[in-house]
Amino acid sequence: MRPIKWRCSTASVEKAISALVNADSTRERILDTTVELLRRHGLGKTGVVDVARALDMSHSNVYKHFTSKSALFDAVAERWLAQVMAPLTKITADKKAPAAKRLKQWTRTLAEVKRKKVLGDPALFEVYNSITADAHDVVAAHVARMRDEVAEILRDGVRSGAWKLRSPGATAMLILNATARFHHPAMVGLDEGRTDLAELDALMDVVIAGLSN
Amino acid sequence: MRPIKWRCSTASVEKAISALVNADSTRERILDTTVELLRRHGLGKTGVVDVARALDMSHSNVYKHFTSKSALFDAVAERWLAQVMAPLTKITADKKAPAAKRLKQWTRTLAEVKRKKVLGDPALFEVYNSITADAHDVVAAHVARMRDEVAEILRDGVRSGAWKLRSPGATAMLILNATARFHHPAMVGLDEGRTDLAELDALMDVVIAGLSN
DNA sequence: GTAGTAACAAAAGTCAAGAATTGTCACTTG
DNA sequence: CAAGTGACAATTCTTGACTTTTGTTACTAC
Repeated sequence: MRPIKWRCSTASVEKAISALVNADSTRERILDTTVELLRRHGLGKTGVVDVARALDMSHSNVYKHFTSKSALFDAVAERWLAQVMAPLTKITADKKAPAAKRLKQWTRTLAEVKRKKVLGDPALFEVYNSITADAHDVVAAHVARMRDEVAEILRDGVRSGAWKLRSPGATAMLILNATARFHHPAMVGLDEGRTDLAELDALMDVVIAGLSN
Repeated sequence: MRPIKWRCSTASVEKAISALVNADSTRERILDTTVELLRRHGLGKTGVVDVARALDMSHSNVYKHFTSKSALFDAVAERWLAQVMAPLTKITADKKAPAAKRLKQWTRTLAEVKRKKVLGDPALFEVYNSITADAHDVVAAHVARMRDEVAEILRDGVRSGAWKLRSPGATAMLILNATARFHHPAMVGLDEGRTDLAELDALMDVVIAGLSN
């Protein structure tokens, strides 16, 4: 393999890097202020003009970084979802604990995190909900990610001999469906934190018992 | 026990009965017309004045039969729910089939009926949904009824020795929760009839297997 | 005393104007 | 060439006068 010849001066490289870094940082700054305004004034009263004004820039420039208002809000939701996933991914990665225990803990944590977010950050939850309603690809990606994590825990269980499963992916979807009542935004929003998560534990006990057959 | 003495003429009795019958029939007529208008013009564009006009009566008279607009719509939803329950109650009553099979059939039918109603009667579904959102007691009653029917099937299973359950009522709620994804109005509305009910069957297989432990 | 009505206040809905927002484009700047 | 701007059309969002609807009450008729 022949080494690539970089046809550029150090100066032009630095410039390009700084441009990229700047692009990224203003992108982040825009996202930050959007979240801030969203929290303060809610979804309805936050527009790209407001965001631009808060940052002392023309609204056209916001469109340089996000192709549309909904793209901007999608990015906010994506970030929000990343925060939701973080504690779950930790559980998925912790290969020491037995799969059944991790599976139960995973669904419980999902429900808890969603609940905390709904109660503690209602404005951002509203953003996420409006995106869910439009059936965006952000949601599809999120569901796929959740399914993959659950499937990985299931595969660990298969490897350790706890279960025999034909399709861990399909079973993962089955588990997400079975527990939707406790973590799906459309349902968490309805009974504002009234449902008892002990019911979720009981449900998972039955599902896990059923998986062992 | 001493026989009750009826202190009234046949004439006054007939009058009272006819009054009751009439009350009932105009009540029914009002409900019928409401459903009709709801179907034709949707939830937003149907008011008690419209209903009264369609029946050639003053709107005040509608208020003689229903205390408020929402009471009228509650009654519509109640009727709608009764239609949903009918095929389920049949399954609950059919004591010949084994409990596990009936349980699976029951949840499947619930999902199917809800789906059919959503697709075939979107206007009335909208009414039902708006009532669900306001967390009315109509919904609580409906959920209680569903729980009781599932609990009865579960008790049949316990009697026949298929399962041992501490609390059929709690387990019934568990099953309703687990299958909410497939029959809860808030979810059925989202993926307009796209979800595969085979997934519900698979889920119920796992739950039923889990119940046997 | 039940079915029904007419007249009324309060709340909610309608609609067209003017205002603001979304999104595009040609343009400047480092 | 990427970050940024001002001017612009198209589209949505207010706003406030006006209309309709909701719900009550005092009434008639059987």
